[in-house]
Amino acid sequence: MSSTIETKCKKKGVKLTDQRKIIAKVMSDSNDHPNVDELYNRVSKIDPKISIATVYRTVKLFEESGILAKHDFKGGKARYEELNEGHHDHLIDVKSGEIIEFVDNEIEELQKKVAEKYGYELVDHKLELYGIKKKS
Amino acid sequence: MSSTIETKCKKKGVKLTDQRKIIAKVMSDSNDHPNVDELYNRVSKIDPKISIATVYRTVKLFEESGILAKHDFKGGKARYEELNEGHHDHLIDVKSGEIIEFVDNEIEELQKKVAEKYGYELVDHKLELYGIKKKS
DNA sequence: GTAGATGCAAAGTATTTGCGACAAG
DNA sequence: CTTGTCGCAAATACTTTGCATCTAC
Repeated sequence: MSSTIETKCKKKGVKLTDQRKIIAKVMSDSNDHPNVDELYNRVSKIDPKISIATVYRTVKLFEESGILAKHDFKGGKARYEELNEGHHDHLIDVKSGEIIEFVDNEIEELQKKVAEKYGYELVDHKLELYGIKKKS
Repeated sequence: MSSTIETKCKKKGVKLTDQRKIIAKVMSDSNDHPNVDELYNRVSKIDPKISIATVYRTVKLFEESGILAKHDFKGGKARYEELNEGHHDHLIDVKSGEIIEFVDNEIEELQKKVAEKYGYELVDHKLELYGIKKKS
């Protein structure tokens, strides 16, 4: 069974090399938002010969092909996640670094309205909430 | 007349050197969101002896003191702006790079609600809208 | 067969830091 | 005075790239 990412690659005419298949699989299997280092480590366990340059090249390619999303959360390194149908935003635990995905249609609608108010068509947006876990 | 930034520095116990005064003044006079390079260029016109290291150190210090806000918009370099009372978010023209500041209290409220829904207290957030100017 | 991909190491960017000289409080 | 700052150049962190070799289609 080939992964969703592989299917997308074929659709986009992206050549499917062994390295890309491995990177695709690791991303599919990841439920978190790995940065390039973490991704490289996971990939290396499957094929230690893959170079970090290839990982960088591949995530960039996948991002341009709409297969992965890149996030520049606070703290320097870019993080990646698989891009599926449902769009979502992120709530980040400032203590633990844990990342929660959420969707709020009301906010999405308001964003469009704000853009329109200024004469713009919204093509993209970034919403990140940073929070501290409440004692329950 | 000393700038608002200088007043804040005294309040926070930040030592006021000539270099910091100049950087504070340039930031106060800037209505855009300069990155460190741009800021360094502007500062150099007033005092060419100020080093870029000092600019980096100063914006970092000012950020930690709540005097400046740092933004990691798309495109690599961090941008800074003076932090005044009114909080606002940004609408970025993807073609021209122009940045529009806006406030939407409804969105702000909803963000708090979302965080609470997941058991978090919202301590910070980042909202960036990317848009294309409509033909009017 | 050929255009494009890979690995390696070297090169870029953006930012930080060690250190001796210097200045603010 | 003493603590913290400055300028400089070297160092770091993350990411990109040139080139010879290799591989998917």
